[in-house]
Parts: sequence; structure tokens; C-alpha cells
Amino acid sequence: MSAEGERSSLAYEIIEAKDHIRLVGGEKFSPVHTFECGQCFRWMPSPKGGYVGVAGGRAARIWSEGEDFCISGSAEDYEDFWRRYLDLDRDYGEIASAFTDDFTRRAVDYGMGLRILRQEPWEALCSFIISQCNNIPRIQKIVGALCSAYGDAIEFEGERYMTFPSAERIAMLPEGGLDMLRAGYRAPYILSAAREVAEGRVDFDALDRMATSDAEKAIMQLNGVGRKVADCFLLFGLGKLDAFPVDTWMKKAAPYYKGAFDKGAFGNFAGIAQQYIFYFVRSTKFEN
DNA sequence: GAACAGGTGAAGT
DNA sequence: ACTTCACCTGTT
Repeated sequence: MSAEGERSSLAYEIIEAKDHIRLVGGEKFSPVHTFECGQCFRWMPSPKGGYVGVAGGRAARIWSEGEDFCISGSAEDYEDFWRRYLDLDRDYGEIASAFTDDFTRRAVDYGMGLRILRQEPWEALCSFIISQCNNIPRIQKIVGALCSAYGDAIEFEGERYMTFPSAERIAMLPEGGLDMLRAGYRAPYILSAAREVAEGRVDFDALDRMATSDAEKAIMQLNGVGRKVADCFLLFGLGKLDAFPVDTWMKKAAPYYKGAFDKGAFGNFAGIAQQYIFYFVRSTKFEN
């Protein structure tokens, strides 16, 4: 394994079909666990099977077929975007083998096939500002309304989808431009964050180059962005896999970790451990 | 109606 | 450094 936790032997065999590709062999990828584990808010189950989502200004459908999985579009679309977005070059088995305590191993077994999506920085920041003290259905509703109002329409499989609006688009809104979201006290946080990004005072490329703890301090300067939202942004928006968000769900698991988490004990991929634990706690009756 | 939901920030010990 | 509370809104 290289320093990045990647290994070329993981590569999937790509079988091209008319309107999709099938990825065979390699490490398990679970659409359900990846899209339902709570890291994203815009991938929805499709009546045609699998999940449909929009990222990078394009849409896709991703579904399981036996041990394999499929992604709509061409092999070129995959190489250009989805391969990186889905984090398919990383050896999760190797990384998870370092999580040796009993509770984390149960969580890893439960979430097998989950990947940390490489979401766009602004979408992640904005989405997790909205998430604070909110429940999943309402987060999805507000994020969806934001995209419907200010995103760009794209067509996919004969249906209309909306992209996530840019920070620049939101920054130009007049006062009250977000009222229809019913986002409550989060609305001014969204507006001010959008302005900071649009006017260059928050520079995602610069944050990406910084050490995680420094980037965390920097993004926490934004109004309405505390430690938890900052850590979600770093993990899901910048791919800083050592970021370790702790929320109310994670706190439920704290008794299994001597009462408090030591993120250092999980090493450079603490964020991956976090996501397994979060998903396990949120989705199961884990206590026994 | 009260309590709560994937927090934050300010003000109080 | 730790605790408490208000903050919008929708749901139970």
C-alpha cells in the first residue's frame, strides 16, 4: 500500500455496455451503504434501481448487479469524474484492517462497501451548515429546494435534475433570497459563507493544501461553522480522511471507546472509521 | 403543547 | 474549561 492507501491491483475490469459500464472484480462497492450512510443528501433511490444523483454538474445512476456494480454513461465519463468521486482507487479493506477494536470492527462489517465520496467543497460546506440541529428528511428538503431555486437544470434519462448552485450564484441573492427554503437561523449562515467563498476570502484550494487542523481553524472562522460542520466539510468536501466529526450519533458510541474518542488512535484514516461508526450507530440497535 | 432534531456562539459559572 | 441557553422550523 502506498502512502495514500492506494493500490493499483484494486483496479476494476470495466465492461462497456450501450449506456453504462459494469465494474467487475476489485473491492466491493455498495451503492446502498455509500449513499445511505449519511454523508450526502442528494443521492436518491431510483424506481429503475440503484441511486440517482448529481455531482460535478452531471447526473448518474449507480446500481448493483450481483457482486459487481454499474454506472450509467461511458468509460470516459467514469475516468473523467466518477472514479475519483466514488474514491474507487482506495483500498478500504487495507485501511479498515487497522481498526482492531471490537466495536469498530462490528461497524466495518455492517457498512462493508461504503466509500467516502469526494464531494465538491462548496456543496459539502453548504449542506453541512444546513444539517446542524436538523433531521435528515428536512436537510434533504432544504438542500433540494436550494437546488430547485438556484441550480441549473440538466437532463438525464429523460428527466430533469438540478445542479447544486454555486457560491457565486447564492452570493448575488438579495436579502430574503433564501426565505423560501425555510432554513431558519441557518439562512444567514449560508449567505455569508457564499459571500466569503465568492469573494475569495475562503479559498478551497488553499485549504486543501493546509494541514487538517489548520484548515479546520480557518473554516471555523465562518459564522455558523463550528467544529462539527468544519470536520464534515474537511472530510466530505476536501477528502481530508483524518478529519473526525463527532455529533450526537457518535456520542452514543462513546461508551464503547472509554467514554470519549481518541481520533489519533484511528490513524490517518480516522474519518473513514468515523463514517463506519456513525452509519452503524444510526442504522442499527447496536447496544447489546 | 412540549420536546426534540447530525450545532453554534455568546454569556454565565 | 465546563454548562446553559436562544436560535428557525417541522415533526412526534
